[in-house]
Amino acid sequence: MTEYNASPRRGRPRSFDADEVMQQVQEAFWKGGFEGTSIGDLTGATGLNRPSLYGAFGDKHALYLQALQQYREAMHAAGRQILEDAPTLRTALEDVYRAAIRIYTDDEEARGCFVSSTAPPEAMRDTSVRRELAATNDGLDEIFEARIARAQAEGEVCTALPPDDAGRIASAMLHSLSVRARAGASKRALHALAQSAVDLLAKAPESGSDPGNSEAG
Amino acid sequence: MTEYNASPRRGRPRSFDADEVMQQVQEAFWKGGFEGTSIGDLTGATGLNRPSLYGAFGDKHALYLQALQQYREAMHAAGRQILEDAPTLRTALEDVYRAAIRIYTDDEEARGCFVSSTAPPEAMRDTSVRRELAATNDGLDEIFEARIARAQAEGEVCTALPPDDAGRIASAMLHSLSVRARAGASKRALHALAQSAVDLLAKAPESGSDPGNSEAG
DNA sequence: GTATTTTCATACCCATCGTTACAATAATGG
DNA sequence: CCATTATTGTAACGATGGGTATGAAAATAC
Repeated sequence: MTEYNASPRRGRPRSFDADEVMQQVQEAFWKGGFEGTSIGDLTGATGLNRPSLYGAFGDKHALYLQALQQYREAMHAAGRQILEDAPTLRTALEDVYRAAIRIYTDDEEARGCFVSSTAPPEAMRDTSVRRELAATNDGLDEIFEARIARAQAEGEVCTALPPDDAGRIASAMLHSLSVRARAGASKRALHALAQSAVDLLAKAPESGSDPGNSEAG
Repeated sequence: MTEYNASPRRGRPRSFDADEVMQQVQEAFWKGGFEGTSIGDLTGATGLNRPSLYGAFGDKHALYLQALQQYREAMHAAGRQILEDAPTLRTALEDVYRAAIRIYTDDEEARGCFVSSTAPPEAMRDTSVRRELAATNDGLDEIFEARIARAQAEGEVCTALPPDDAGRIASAMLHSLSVRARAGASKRALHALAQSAVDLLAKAPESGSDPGNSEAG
């Protein structure tokens, strides 16, 4: 993914794996948010000392931005993968929401989504965070839209709602799952909400009126 | 609402209106979040000095909690009012979302919802904030549920989705509108998303199968 | 007017914040 | 083996954080 380990040939080599450290940084920010996580928290979570952190990644702000970016790329890749692999839109949405809920409630902790749980308070004063938040949302919208467009083209679901609108509603459910998970909602409640959304978004087409072409593409 | 102005009869009277100050405190936290807002920011926003703030409301944490509580009560009351006043579920949802978008993008600022934009990062380490966040969500779910149940009873909309599930989806849209507004989404985009949700949630019943009783209740 | 009670304003406390000098360490290039 | 280059650990920097002591100010109670 990112290229921290670009093998500097001269000088003392690093005693840590940069990607692994970034993962630990992300988890620390995930728990406490940007302002609520101190450099001391980060050194504690990573085992690195301050100069090593600064030398490898930059200051606290750069560290947080890279964590946001890394999470966005990983989430988008995983979401796209899950959606494409599923044979139907219904199972695709079910799989994606199941994976999301697992992450949002990992270790029985009420974590929610890293981006939508920690970026919003900073987004108003920090335009780079706001851009990251917007990129995360927009990308997710498009990923859902693509899968829904495919399902509509295949005639699996009704075409009452355009794919872009339906995609935004699909990702809207992730926003809600995240904030509810962070509020401590049970997995059962989250799954129930997700299932309701799936039933709305993966409704079969009106029989007889719109035949579709289930083999094309 | 709250009873800060309980008129102490003895001693020097306060030189400020407590409710008005709490409103300014809320706006300050709204912009910067809990950790991102300093006591200095609060004294600047309110015009009060530190001892006056502490004497009237308690420490920073108590101040934030009261702001959350005040916002929740005001939002729930306004939401209930708007929903009940509208003649149909469709217009009810349209009115509520329109009001929400106006607040979330007030003064051309990307504010989002105060609670869901600032509470999540604190909710994981602060159980009282988490409870407030959960109370805000749960209350909103119930408010939507009640209005949807009424619409179903009146035969306005189809009963495919139970009112509690539909209510949770209706409030889920507010979660998404909030995070998107905070990310800088345009009012046009927010209204489009809201309209899609309304179309899904306020769908007319299948004609002929379930007549309903439009005069009962 | 005097005592009492509460609020207001200034100034300060200590802890913690993010960030960085500085020197020791550990690798490579010749 | 020596010079070079980058990373590591310690320790400190100035700034700012939340919270409060203290005395002046402004009202009521008698």
